Amino acid sequence: MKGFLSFLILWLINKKNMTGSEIAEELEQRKGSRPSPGTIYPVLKDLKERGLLSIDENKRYSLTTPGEKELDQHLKSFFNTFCDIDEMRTQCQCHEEQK
Amino acid sequence: MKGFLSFLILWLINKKNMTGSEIAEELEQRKGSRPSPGTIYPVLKDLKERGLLSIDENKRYSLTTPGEKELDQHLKSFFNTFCDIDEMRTQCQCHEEQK
DNA sequence: TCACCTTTATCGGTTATACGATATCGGTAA
DNA sequence: TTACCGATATCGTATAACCGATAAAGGTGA
Repeated sequence: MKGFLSFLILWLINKKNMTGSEIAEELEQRKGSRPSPGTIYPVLKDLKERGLLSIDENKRYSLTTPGEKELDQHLKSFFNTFCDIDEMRTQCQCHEEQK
Repeated sequence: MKGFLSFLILWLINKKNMTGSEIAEELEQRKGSRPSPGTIYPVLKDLKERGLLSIDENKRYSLTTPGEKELDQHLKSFFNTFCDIDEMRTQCQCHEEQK
C-alpha cells in the first residue's frame, strides 16, 4: 500500500498544474489537515528526480509523459485493490444517515 | 496516507470474518501479489492489541464494536480524500479501452 | 535599504508498511 | 509415534509517509 501519497499528488497535478503550496491547500481541503512542508516537498522532489514531474519557471508542477503512464498504472491497481468501492460507498453513506 | 493497509484489512474482515491466510489470499486476488507473512500478521496483531479485532478459537478475525467505528471513520476520510473518484474511474476506463 | 512574510526546501526523527528468513504450532499421513 | 506441511507468528531490516523545526529564497511594503 506504499506510494499512495505520490499517487494522489500525481492525480492532482494531472487535473491541474499546481505549485507546492497549492497542492498542500488542496490536500487540506480533502483530508481536513494541511500536510507539513516536510511531507509535501520531499515527495515532489522524489517525483521530479524520477522524471515523473517537470517544473516551470513559476514553480508550477506538471506531469511528464512517464508521469502520465505512472498515473495510469496507479489508477488501475487502485481500482483493482478497491474493486468493491461502490459497496464501500453504500455502507459509508448508510452510516452517514444514521447521524 | 498511513494506515491504509489497516483500513483495507478492517474492510475485508467487515465483509466476512477471515483468518490470516484468507486475508492474504484476498489481497493476492486484488493486488496481484500475495503479501508475505511478515506484512500481514504484524498488522493483525496491532489491530487486535488496539481492540479493533477479536479472534475466535479457529483463528478467525472479526470486528469489535470499536473496530466498526474505526472502519466508519476510515471510510468517511477515504471518500473525502478521493472525492473525485468517479472522475478517476472514468479516466482509468478510458485508458483501458485504448489497449 | 531593510524588515517582514510566504513559499520553498532541508533536516532529524517517528511510525506504518513491507519483505525474507526463521520459528512455532496443530493437524494429518505414513 | 514420528515426519511432514500449512498456518501462524516473530525478527531484523528497508523504505515510504509524516511531522516539527529550521533555513533559504523571493517578493512586498515601509
